Amino acid sequence: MTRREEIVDVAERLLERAGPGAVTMRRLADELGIQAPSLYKHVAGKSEIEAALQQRALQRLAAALEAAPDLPSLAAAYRAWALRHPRLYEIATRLPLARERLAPGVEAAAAAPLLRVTGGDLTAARALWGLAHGLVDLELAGRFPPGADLDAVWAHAMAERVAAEPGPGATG
Amino acid sequence: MTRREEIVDVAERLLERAGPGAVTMRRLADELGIQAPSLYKHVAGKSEIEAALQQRALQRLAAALEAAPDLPSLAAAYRAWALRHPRLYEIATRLPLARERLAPGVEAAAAAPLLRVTGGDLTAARALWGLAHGLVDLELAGRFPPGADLDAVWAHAMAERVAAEPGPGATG
DNA sequence: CGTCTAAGCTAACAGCGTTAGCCAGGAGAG
DNA sequence: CTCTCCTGGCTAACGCTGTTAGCTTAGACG
Repeated sequence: MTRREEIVDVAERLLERAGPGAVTMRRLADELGIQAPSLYKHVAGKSEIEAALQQRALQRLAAALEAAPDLPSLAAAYRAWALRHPRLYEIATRLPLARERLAPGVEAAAAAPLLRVTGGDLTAARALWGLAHGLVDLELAGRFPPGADLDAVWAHAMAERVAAEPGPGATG
Repeated sequence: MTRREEIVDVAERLLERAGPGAVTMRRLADELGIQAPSLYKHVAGKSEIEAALQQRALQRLAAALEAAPDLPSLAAAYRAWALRHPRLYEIATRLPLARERLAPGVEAAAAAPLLRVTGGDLTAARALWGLAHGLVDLELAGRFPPGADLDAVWAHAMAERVAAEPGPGATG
């Protein structure tokens, strides 16, 4: 394991344990037993660490969605992963996608599960992503009134999509 | 106009012109011709300014949606406003909602247009909000691949909703 | 044995939000 | 008129942030 990977590991642990505000260069260095400026021997700057975290988060999310066989279970898996890893989810979606720093294939791999359940329809997959992301993002930001029945909201939203979807074994 | 309102005005202008990174206490004070610590005579801290901006953004967004007669035009108005005021939109939705600082009725007023086009169905309104917010948020964050046909995505998403909606004059 | 590089170090800079404490000017009371 | 008190400025400073410059040490390699 390179020192760079080690840094990103520590950053990820720090992010999940103590929130984005805790991921500072000095704190990171502390955890590694070195001084903050020494980090720059391995990393160009903080934004590079963030980009690495973003890539990692995308891969984790994609992995969590891989097994979902159909739309409802995909939706459930998406929401469950985001709620279990809110900081990683935020960094995965809130940061502008640093495509030039992203390993090739990562973006496509993250999109694959969504594309699968829409039968390869790119437009439908994007609409589905928007829906899932929006619901999760608002929930994480505490924007729905306390007590709002979000299970019902997800069920409602997905039922509409299933109803509109032609699907391989179309009803009727 | 109180000095406090003046501060929030400057903050809003600064936010829209130069982005969230430019809204600093010192820069704010500069624009007003005073020193940064003097701001604290009128405002408890930066977070109070942000909360005021958030409230303002919610009101602006609500106003922009007010005139929309039906779901498609509401969707169009939502997206158009967000794209025209990306910083305000971000501060309106990304920040955890500071309900205790929000003037009463603001949250309800912002929700009203959505509720209207879902015929008062709270669950449907929330699902719709999630959809619209998700699409806008991903677009603003540059998450869709360059060249993606987002008009088509919106059309697709809204068509599904209209199809599923019972509506007053349901299609025979 | 000498040299070069990798990876650490300290000191420092500019900027951030924020606090403490001081001071001028104006309003209101006696 | 004068005294007092409050408002709204000010400067200096603290601790934090990311980052740079420049020095040093340890190890690898010819």
